Amino acid sequence: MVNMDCERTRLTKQRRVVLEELRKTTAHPTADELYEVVRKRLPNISLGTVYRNLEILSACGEVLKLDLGEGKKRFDACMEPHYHLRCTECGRVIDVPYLPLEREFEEQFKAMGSFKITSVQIHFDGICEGCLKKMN
Amino acid sequence: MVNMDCERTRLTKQRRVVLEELRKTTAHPTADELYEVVRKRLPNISLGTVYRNLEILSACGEVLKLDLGEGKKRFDACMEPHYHLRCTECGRVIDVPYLPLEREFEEQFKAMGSFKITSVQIHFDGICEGCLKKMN
DNA sequence: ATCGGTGCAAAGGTTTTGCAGGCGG
DNA sequence: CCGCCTGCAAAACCTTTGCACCGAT
Repeated sequence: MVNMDCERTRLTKQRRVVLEELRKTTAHPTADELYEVVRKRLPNISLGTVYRNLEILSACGEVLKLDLGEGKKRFDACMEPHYHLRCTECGRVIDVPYLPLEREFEEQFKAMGSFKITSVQIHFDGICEGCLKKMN
Repeated sequence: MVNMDCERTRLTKQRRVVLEELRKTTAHPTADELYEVVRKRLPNISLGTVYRNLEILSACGEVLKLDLGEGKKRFDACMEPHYHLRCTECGRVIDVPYLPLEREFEEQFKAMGSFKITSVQIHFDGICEGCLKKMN
């Protein structure tokens, strides 16, 4: 792990493989999808362990837990600022470049004073490059 | 109903009361919370019917289905443009004034051309006015 | 050796769905 | 009357958790 914020966490084989496999992909897998991948290397790992490790890794700031309104969470090991677009045609979640517009929200709302914003959640629905091509 | 996009939908007693009760509140209730309210007027209504009607009403554009990453959906009958802030202290979801910044996302991303954004999902985590006061 | 982590399976919470009967338009 | 809608209950889904054993530090 890079970030040692979580001091009492052990780097078990399971946790290491979960993190390694998540870092290999840009597909933003769900816990279950990642479980299927990790199982190829650790056939005896349980889904519960994958959930527990993803929870710990996201609490440590090693990975991102994404909720795009699908009724299940996705995970992302890319910690660089970026957005997510869920393609309404194929269901894929793709990365979208960061534009520092969130700051504007925080600035403008700060002036209003009646509440305090600690984080801005932004994502997009749309159509990815591949599906745009198929539609001509 | 105002919007008659959904032509084959009937205005049953259950659907009407679900919509009326949702319009009476600004608390952004979950399906279950709304069920408890509606049940005072229609004691025999089932939770399944509340879910089915909320689904239909949101498909018709009569209400908004919100997913704020809590693991359950909330519903809102206010169709004016506005944002939502989830208070991390008390859990309440409050309305926040609309700032037309979403347009900027759409404009800037449109120039990139490799994907098409159809909708921008934005919400905030923070602290509401009431909780700010309690904290001094 | 300690005590966090694991596998397993059951339970939890939210939402959907199959079915037979009911009722709105 | 037609066929969408309802109540009921079971099922589907995703996620969490209790427990006894294991293993990383």
